[in-house]
Amino acid sequence: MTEPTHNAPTLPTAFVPADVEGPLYERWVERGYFEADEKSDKPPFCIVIPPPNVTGSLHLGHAFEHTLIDALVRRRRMQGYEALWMPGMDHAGIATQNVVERELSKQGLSRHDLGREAFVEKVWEWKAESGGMILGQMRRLGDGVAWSRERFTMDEGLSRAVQEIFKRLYDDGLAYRAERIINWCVRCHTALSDIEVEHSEDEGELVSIRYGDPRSGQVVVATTRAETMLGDTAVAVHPDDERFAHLVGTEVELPLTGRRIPIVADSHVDPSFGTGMVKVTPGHDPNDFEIGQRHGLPSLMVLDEQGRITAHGPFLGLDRFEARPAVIAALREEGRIVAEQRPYVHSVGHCSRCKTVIEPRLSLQWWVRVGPLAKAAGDAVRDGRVVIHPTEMEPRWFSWVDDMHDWCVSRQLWWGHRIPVWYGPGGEAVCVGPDDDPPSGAGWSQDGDVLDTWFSSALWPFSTLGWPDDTPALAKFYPNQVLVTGYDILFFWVARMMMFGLYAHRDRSPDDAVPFRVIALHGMVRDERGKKMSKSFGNAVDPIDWLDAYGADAVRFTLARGANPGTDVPVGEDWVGASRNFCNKLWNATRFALLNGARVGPLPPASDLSAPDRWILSRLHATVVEVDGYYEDFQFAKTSEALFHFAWDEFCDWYVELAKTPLAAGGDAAERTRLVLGHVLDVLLRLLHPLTPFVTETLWTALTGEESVVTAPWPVAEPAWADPVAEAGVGQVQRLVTEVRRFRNDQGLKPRRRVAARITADADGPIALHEVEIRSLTWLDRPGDGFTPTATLQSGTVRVDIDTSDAIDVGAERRRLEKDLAAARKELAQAAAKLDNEQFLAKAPEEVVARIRDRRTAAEADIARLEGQLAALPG
RNA sequence: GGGCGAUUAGCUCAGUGGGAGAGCGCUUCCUUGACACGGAAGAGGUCACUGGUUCAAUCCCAGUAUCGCCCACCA
Repeated sequence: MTEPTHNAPTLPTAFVPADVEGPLYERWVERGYFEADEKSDKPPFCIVIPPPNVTGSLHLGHAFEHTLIDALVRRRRMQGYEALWMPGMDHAGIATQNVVERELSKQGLSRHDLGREAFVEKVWEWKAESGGMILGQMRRLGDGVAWSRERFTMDEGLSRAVQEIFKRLYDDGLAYRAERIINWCVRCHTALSDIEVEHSEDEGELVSIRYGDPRSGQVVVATTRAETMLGDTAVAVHPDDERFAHLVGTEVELPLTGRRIPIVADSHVDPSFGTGMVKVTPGHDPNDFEIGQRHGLPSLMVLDEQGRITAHGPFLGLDRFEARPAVIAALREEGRIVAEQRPYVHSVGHCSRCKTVIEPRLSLQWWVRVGPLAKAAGDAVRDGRVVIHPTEMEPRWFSWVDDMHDWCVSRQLWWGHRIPVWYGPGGEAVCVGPDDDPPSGAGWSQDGDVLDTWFSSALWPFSTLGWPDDTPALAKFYPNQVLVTGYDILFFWVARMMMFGLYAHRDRSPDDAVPFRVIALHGMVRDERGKKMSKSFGNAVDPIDWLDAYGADAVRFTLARGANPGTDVPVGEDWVGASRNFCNKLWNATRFALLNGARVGPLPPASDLSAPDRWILSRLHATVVEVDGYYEDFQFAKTSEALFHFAWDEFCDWYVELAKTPLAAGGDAAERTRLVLGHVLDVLLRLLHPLTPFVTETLWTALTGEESVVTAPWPVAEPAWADPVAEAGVGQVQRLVTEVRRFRNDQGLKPRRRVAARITADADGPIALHEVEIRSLTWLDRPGDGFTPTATLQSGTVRVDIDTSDAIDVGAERRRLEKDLAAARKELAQAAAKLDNEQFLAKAPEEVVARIRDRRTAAEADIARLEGQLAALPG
C-alpha cells in the first residue's frame, strides 16, 4: 500500500481562516481565475454587480448579496461556463454629495465656499478613499470578480454611454424639459423623483379657514399646510355638488392678502370630504397644479428653495414651519379660524436621503417620458422574456410599470453627469451626444444640473460591457443571464435597467434586447430579532468584525443559509459561530481522512464495497441532485442546509465513524475505504466551494494535489450510485446503535465504559455483517467466559444481551421503556383505527394504506420488544 | 383605498393533503487516538382563531384577529 505523497503535511487541529484567506485570494486573482474571455466558445454567464455606492463601506447586506452572486458565478464557472462577475461602483450622486458636504461642514464649510470645481474635486478624493475600502472588503469576502473590467458610473466610458442614451431619448422626444410640480428637498436643494420620497404617517394639524366675507361662512376650506394659503389662486368644489353650485364662477376674498380668487368646479374634489371645498395652490401642490392647468389659474410661488416665505408681508422670510403657526395666528385674529385646530395624522413625504419634509414646488426640470419604455418593461415580463424570481414580486412589478409617472431626471447637484444640453442666447437648446461638439460662443452655456444617479446605473448591464460601442464583450455577455439584487431597488434600479436596456437594444430581437433573463430578488439582512439593521438603532454590523472573528467562509455560509427567496434574512452572531464550527468540522473530517491515507482515485465496483461505502455514495449523489435543483431555483438556504446535513449528520457522524473499523483492519478493506473517503470529500468540497471558497480550496488541494478547486469541474450526479438496499441496511445499523446508546445512557453507563454483550442477528443481514462497527460505535465488548446477561434489548429480529450487572440506574430505563411503550400503543391505536375505517380503505391510495399497515406492524413489534425489555429488566 | 406576505419548539425560520423539522438556546453524561469550534442521549409545539371541503387538514377554501412590506393625488 503506497501512501500518497501530496498529503504528507498534516493539517493543524483547527481551521484558522486568517492564515489562508488573504494568500488564497491573491493567488486566485494572480492566476486570472475570475477573468472572462469574450472570445471563448463556452456559454456565457454574466452577472453585473449591483454597484455599491461610494458613500462609505460595505454593510452586511452587501456581504449577503455578494455571497449569493459569488456562489452562482463560481458554480457556473465550475460547470464550464464563461463566467463573468462584473465589478464596479456607483457615484451615488445625492448620497455621496451629502456625505462630502457633511464632512465639509465639520470644518465649517459649505460646498459654495469651495465652488463647483473644487467641490467636485473633493468628492473624487472621497471616492478614491471610500472606493478603495470597498474593494478591500470585497477581497476579504472572497468575491470572484473580474478585476480587469472594474467600472465606475462616472468613468469616461460610462459617461459617454450616458450622453449617448440621453441624446437618443431627446431625439426621440422621450427626454424633455418642462415646468411641473416636483418634490423639492429644502435641505439638499434639489428636485427628487417620486420614488425618492418616503411617505410616513405624521402627526399634523388640520385647520379650517373661512375665506371671503368673514360673516358669511359660506366658503370654508381645510388644510394641514396653512402657510400655503398665501399662494392660493382659487377655491374648488365638485361640479355636481349642488350645495355650492351657485358659488361657481364667483370670486372670494383670500384672507391676509387682499386678493380675490375665483371659485371653480373640478371633479378632483371629493364632495364628501371635509367641507367639500378645497383651496387651490397650483405652485405648491401637484393636484392643485393640475386643477390650475384645467382652469387656467396662475401658479403663485410663496416658498423659496430654502422653504422660506417669499410672499410680501409680515411672513416674508419665515421658514415654512414658523410661518404655519404665524399664519394661523393671524387668521385667528381675523376670526377666520372656524374649527379649532385638531391633531391630524396624514401622509407626509420625506427626502429619502436626509428625511427632511419634502416641499412640492413648481420647477423647470428635465424629464423622461416613460410611457413606451415602461410598456416595454412590462411586456418583457408578461412575455416571459424576463423572469422575476420569486414570482410573488410580479404584481408589484406590474403595478409599477403599468402606471408609472414620468421620471424627473435632473438634479440640482454638483456631483454627477452634467446634462448634455446647451442653451443659446435666444433660449434655444441643443442636446449634445458623445461625438458632437458643444456649441461655443457668446451666450451658450451648458445646463448646470446633473442627472439622477439612477440614470447612469440604468445602463449598467451594457455600459460596463462597452456600449455604445459594438464590443465583443457586449456581444458575448448581453443579455446578462441573471440579475441578483434586493427587492428594495426593484423600481429604482431594476425597472430603469429594463427600460433603458430594452430601449438601447431595440434593434435586436425582442429575446436578446432584454438586459437580463432572470431577476433574482433577495431580501434585506436583519438582526437576530428580525429588526432592520441601522446605525442609529445600534444593531448594524460591520462585516469586517465578523470576517476577522469567524472568517469569510463562516460569514458567507451563515448568510446563504438564511437566504430564502425574496424574504428578509435575520442574522445573529451566534449563527456565524455555528457556521465557523461547520467549517472546522469539514477541516477535521478532511484531516482525519488524510491522516488515514484517503486519496482520490477510481472507485472499486459497487460489488466490492461495503454497505456503509455504498450507503454514503448513494447519499452523496442524492445530495448532488438535490443541490443542483436548489441552485437552479435560487434556494440558497436549502442548498446550504442540504450540504450541512450531508456533511455533518451523514458523513461525519456516521460514515467517518463506521470507516474507522475497516481502516484499523488494514488491507484491501482499508484501501477501499480510503478511496471512498477521498471520493466523498472530493465531491463534497467541490459542492461547497461556491459558498465557502477558502476552506474548500485549502482542503481540496490538500486532498487531491490539484492546483485549485476554483477551476475544478462541478460534480455530476451519478444515478448508478443510488442504492436503496445499502440505505436500508445502514438504516438498520443506525437504529440499533441509537437504541443501544440510549439504553446505555438510561442505565447510567458512562460512554467509555465497556460492557460485554452478545449480539444475535440474521447471519446475512447488515447487523451481523457490521457487528464490529456496531460494537465500536456502542462500546460493547464481545462476551467472555462466564458471560451472564442481565438485560436484553430486542430490535426487530436483532437481540442484544447485555451484562448490566453493575448498572447504576435501572429505574430510569424502566421509566423510559414505559414511556416508549405508551407511545407505541398510541401509535398502534391510531393506525388500527384508520385501518378499521372502511371509507379510508376504499378511498385512500394504496400506497398510503400500505404505509399505515407498515406503521401498525412496526408498532406491534415495538410493543413486543418493549414489553420484552421491561420483563428482562433486573429487579 | 389597492396589492403582496406572515402567524409552526424559548429565539430565528424551513416544511408537507395521510407518522410535526433545522440552527441556536436548554437538560444529562463524556477532556474516547479528526474535531470540546467536539461526541452521545434528551426535554420542549392542541402548526393564530372559527367555520367549510375531504375517508383524512398544520397544509386546500372562506372568514376573523394580529403583524410586516409595497403602491396610491385624499385637502
